Amino acid sequence: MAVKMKDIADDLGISLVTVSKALRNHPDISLKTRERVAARVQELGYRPNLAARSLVTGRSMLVGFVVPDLMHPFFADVAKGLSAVLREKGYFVIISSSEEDPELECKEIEHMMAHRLDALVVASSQSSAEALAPIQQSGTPLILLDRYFDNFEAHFVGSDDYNAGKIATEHLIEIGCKRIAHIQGPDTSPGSRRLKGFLDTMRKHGLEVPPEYIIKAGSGDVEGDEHGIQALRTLQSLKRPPDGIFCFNDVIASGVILEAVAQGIDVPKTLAVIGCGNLHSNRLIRVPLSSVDQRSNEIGRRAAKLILDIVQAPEGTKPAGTKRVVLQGGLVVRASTDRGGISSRPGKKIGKG
Amino acid sequence: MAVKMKDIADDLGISLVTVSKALRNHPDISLKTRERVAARVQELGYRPNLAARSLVTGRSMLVGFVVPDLMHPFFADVAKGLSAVLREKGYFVIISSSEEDPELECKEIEHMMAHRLDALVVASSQSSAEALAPIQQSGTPLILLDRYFDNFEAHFVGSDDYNAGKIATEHLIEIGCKRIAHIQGPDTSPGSRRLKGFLDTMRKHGLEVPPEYIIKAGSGDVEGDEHGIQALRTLQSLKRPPDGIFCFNDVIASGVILEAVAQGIDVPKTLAVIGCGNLHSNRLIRVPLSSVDQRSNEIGRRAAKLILDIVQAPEGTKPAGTKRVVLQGGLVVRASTDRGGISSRPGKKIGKG
DNA sequence: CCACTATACACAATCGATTGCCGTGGCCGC
DNA sequence: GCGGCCACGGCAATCGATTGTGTATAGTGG
Repeated sequence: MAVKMKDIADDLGISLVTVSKALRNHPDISLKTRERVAARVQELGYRPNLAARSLVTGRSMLVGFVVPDLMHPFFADVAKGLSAVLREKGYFVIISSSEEDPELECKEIEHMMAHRLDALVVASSQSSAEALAPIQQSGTPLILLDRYFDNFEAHFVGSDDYNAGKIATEHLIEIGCKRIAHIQGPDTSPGSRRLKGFLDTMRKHGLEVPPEYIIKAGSGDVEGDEHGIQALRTLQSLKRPPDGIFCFNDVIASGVILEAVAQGIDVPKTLAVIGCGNLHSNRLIRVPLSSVDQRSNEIGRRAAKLILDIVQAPEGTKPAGTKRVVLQGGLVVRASTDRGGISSRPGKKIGKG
Repeated sequence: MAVKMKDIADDLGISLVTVSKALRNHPDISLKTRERVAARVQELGYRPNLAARSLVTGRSMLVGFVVPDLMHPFFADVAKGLSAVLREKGYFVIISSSEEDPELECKEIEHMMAHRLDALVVASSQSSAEALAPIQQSGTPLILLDRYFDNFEAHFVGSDDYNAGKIATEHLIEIGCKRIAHIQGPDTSPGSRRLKGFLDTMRKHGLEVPPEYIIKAGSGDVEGDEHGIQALRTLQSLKRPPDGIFCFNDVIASGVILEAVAQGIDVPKTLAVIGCGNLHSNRLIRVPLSSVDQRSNEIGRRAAKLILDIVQAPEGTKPAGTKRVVLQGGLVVRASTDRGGISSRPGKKIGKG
């Protein structure tokens, strides 16, 4: 059906091999021949067959990317950054949205591997790295993104979540919050790191965190902002509701703000809210949302560069250990924490990032 | 390096062919043998090599999806729906975000085709179908999504944009708007269809649309909401600013609302705003945004089903003409057009959808 | 003018599967 | 007891490229 090398070769009265080499600028082939080949390729509309090439080269030019939810702006932006860098080198990214379902994720990864990926990037919904270990042993470069596992050596690209928790918490304290609550995200490394950053910072400032101030957001199939709404209702039903909330991410924080406005709570005066991720939509919502930037696009780009470093490394240079790329985000203050104090330059980024 | 069929075969003392057939449940192979094979496959961690399989079967199990912007929730959601349905049948989707750049889009499509896609889904940024024609002729099923071209026969899945424009406009008229403006999106079929739906409806109701009420949103590299902000500034600088705006999409509308609030304009009393797409974030923004639903996820799923119909069709049944799947969305009223009238049940969907 | 070396191209094996066709053994009926 | 059918499995060709090793032609020096 489709035009293949043999067709070009026959048409030109030369060997298939010559065509192959001509197309890849092999020095064996003279300029004149190369030009003749190129011309015919244009005319006949020849397209290389990557499946055939993969078979012999062992490289598929495909990178897998497993995300918990492609609709989440963070992961969509990571995907964009990842693709943008990789495509310049001829790679494509195949994406799978696991919907935070560990089982589905496993199946998808298994299936992806059949395409002989040149690398696999995973923002995993697993609770352990058990399912990932076989991948790594198979020789396919594995890159954990955003979420990592203890006791599992692997490349990692993500943000400094502990520090993000610290930055957010210190900001809330600085603007005068005393009773600060935290709404947790999914049970993954960013979740526990941000929580730890929060708790350590509170302790350091001598502030108490009663257990009921730590809300485990339900992890069903409702949208993230719904979690925020529910969480705020729970918090407001307490004898002493918090005067500040650090939310795991901006989607949850958006829900909190929505519900706060609905309840007639003054944000930020009565209740200050900060999230994490610095989504573009933060400035559009009911009360523009302060956040810690997460540099999503850059995370994707860094992951791509890491992959390129690995696959382009000379043959013997492989066992160089694993690499960790940890990006620092900066504080972005908007109305949701703007009480008119010193550190409140609305919409202005503070710190590196 | 990796385990292959030959390894399993040698290990079991049977032929490679037997292994191949056993794995695909070929009737030639006895249950006992099949089980022995399955067991070894597990033990040795065998994974089929799809590149090799593609070479002989001619099917890559890969579907390409070209979007203008993966960060736009509409396309991200379409991608999710598309992937979800296709993955059940063993297909993967490779996504390319063209950033509304026709040239980049062409390059990406060309490159994608090298993977011998089983189908290509395109939400094109091209102004004509010129670049797409060769694809179609190559025999790869081509599906236009969301955006189509005149004088170009191809499968299409998308929403009824003319009707969306009509629904939105009629709603604005119904709540009492007299001077209605429209902010255009990119210069593609949905843009012109929604505009036409708007203009026809205005005419039908005897309402005038001065040319300065049709704003061509710039299509640079700024975010969509920025267009909305700029557009509203332009409109407000007119002698007679509009009392209602129908925006091409919700992202632009979000910008309009942001700017309106900043200018102290009362939405919806002084200015009613409606968008298109019914993004999840619509209820979170400054003034919750009315919209015409676009059923993004369903569009993706329908595209997937169409692909499956095509690729699973019996050999001879191919030339069945092109198919058009046009989904109807419904009106969703929120605060941005809620003037307390009859048709204003906040957040409630009206009509089919 | 011959041997020698680049230059330019071709042969054949290979990558890891699939597929149509053929071969073997056992069991049946007549 | 023999032909024949069925169930099970193997042979060999094939898919469309890449790659190391040959081999003819052309150009060069002594």
